[in-house]
Amino acid sequence: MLTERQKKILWAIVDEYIISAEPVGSRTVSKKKGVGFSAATVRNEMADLEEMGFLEQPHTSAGRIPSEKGYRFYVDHLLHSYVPKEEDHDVFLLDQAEKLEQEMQRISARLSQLTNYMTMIASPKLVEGHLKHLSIVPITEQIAVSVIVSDKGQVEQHQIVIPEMISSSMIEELVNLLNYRAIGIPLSQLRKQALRQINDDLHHLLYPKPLISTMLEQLFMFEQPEQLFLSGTTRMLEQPEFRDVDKVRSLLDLVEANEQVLQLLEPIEPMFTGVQVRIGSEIAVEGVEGCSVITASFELENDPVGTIGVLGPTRMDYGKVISLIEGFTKSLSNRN
Amino acid sequence: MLTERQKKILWAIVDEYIISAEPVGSRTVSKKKGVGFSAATVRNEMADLEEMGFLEQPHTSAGRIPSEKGYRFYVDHLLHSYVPKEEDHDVFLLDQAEKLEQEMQRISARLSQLTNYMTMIASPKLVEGHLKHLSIVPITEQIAVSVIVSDKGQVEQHQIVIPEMISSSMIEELVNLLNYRAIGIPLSQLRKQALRQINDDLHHLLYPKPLISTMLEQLFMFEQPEQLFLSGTTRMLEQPEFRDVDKVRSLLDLVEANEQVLQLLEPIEPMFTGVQVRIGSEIAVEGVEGCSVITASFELENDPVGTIGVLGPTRMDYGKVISLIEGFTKSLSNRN
DNA sequence: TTTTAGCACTCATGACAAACGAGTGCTAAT
DNA sequence: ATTAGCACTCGTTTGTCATGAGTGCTAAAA
Repeated sequence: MLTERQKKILWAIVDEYIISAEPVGSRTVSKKKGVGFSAATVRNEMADLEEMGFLEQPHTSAGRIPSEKGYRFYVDHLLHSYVPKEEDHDVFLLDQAEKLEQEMQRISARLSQLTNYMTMIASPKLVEGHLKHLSIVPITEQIAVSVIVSDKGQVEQHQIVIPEMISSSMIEELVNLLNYRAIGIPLSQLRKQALRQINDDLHHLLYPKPLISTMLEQLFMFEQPEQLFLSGTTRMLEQPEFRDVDKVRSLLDLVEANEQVLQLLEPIEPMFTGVQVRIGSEIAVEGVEGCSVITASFELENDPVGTIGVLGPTRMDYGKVISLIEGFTKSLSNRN
Repeated sequence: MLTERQKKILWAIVDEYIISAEPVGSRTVSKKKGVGFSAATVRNEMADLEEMGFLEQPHTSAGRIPSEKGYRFYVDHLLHSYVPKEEDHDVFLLDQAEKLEQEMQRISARLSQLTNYMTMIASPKLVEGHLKHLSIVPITEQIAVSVIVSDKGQVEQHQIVIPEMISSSMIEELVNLLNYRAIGIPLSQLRKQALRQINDDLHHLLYPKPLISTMLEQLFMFEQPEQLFLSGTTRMLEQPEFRDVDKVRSLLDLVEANEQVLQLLEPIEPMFTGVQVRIGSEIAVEGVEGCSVITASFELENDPVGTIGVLGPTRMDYGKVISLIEGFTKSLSNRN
């Protein structure tokens, strides 16, 4: 394990590098507040730390930069000394009146603005609610719009094709039946259950069953899995590690592919809702070399429903981001 | 006006520059297929063309590049010789079953993939439709969800607060009344007209008018103006003019601000639905210096409802993009 | 034995000069 | 009116050199 002095030096290097983004030399460390040793001593220790894999040297006559292992150690063992400043508590204040969607949009923007990194929020899957109301509105002869409202107030809409043999009065009857029979069924099971129930009820109706079935199939296809809010993509460009257009490109490619962003937010340990930090190659997604993600899940009415994530260069301000994410998730979870 | 030879030379220069992205010299033009003159002749003409403002010279010992005026002339007078190849007609094929949204998403992706530029599609403003159907679904005591369907099949949803004195049966009655009275009214005028009509009808009902009014206000606040589909932002980075991170940044800033993108799609002549080309400073939006936009509107059931746009460097392949956009808008407009 | 001062050495970076070459404008010949 | 020829311009590339931040090692100091 590391000696107390090595810890202090490692901390100093990471801390300095996070600020300056340039290799730190022994001289700089020696002069840093809290470090009392001379440059020469620091040099010796740095050589050792490099041998142990905590530091790297871009070239012989340059200072040292933290390796991934170094960052990991910093986050795990040296960060607690960073007292999360609770002072600006009003930053986390929410406007309860706003829709959840807008809320998340705002938080995402705020967070990226405060950190200067990229922010992602994945919202609840609708499929978790229960059926509250259903309408079908015919638009043309063949096309209608279905609207499904869940008990959480979320609205799902589909465009559906009306089979030729089905008249609008039939549809009306079907809707009435569903609104009578299927209320309260979890959306995720709607497809199966509604089909069964309708099948039973239709015995005394004369409509062609297979046509009704295909309509129901269309009605209850919930494919839209998760909503995503992104902010601050361009802020990343201010980070010196993205001075290179090619790196920018791979990052933006990521942003355009929603699945990959969702993958970033997928927690390592599914049931653990606290703050999780993934550094560099610990991220199992391509195109984010040299980056770190910090994520945390929030809950609504005691169900874990979404995840907040911040993506930045490995040289990111872990302390600040962690305390901010903590604040926002708590604030969201406590929302009435 | 330009002589036939000057036109040919101007055409050659623009055409070549579009491919190579590098200043074109007299030698290159002279060797180009279709040009029979010697380099020296070309040089003379190029000097003239520069004097007239169609060409520019980065520095004395470099070739020429087209000025904005040059591009404008190219687009207006030299492009028709580019026979739009109708061959790959199946590119424009649509999957009629898909939702309009998905359709546009796909077209946008396709278009940017074919051109390697950025593609934008603005979907119809809902406010342009007419009321087809309205429901209000109570979620809790105080909160309800309103769903408005337009005659174009678009769905608008709001969360609204129920005033204390209003019971659910009152709401039901109100909805019935509206569905009876207000069908067919343009959404944009709904707020005024519905309020007036309801006022009349309410004479024989006993509900507290101001409360009803505030509810209606909430119902008919259409703030979400236009939906946007973007693709190929990252493809722009492959263009040599975006090798510079700062240019990328200003472009991405634009992308994050939706209003500005919408402004890009706003046609110059509102009623003209054909293909429109804006070159360089003709674009009245900041942050797109050195870019051109090509736009065209498509209609649905003879109402102009949306716009397709392609944003690229001024040095973009106008011919290709124009014929592609033409194809896609036609294809969309013919969608049953 | 541990820490520190001193010093020679490394190597990326920036400045400057020379060589290069793509392209031009002009003139004279066709 | 067109074109071949040639001197000239100027951005780019290449090479060399000086600079300085930072290191590793050794020997002195604590």
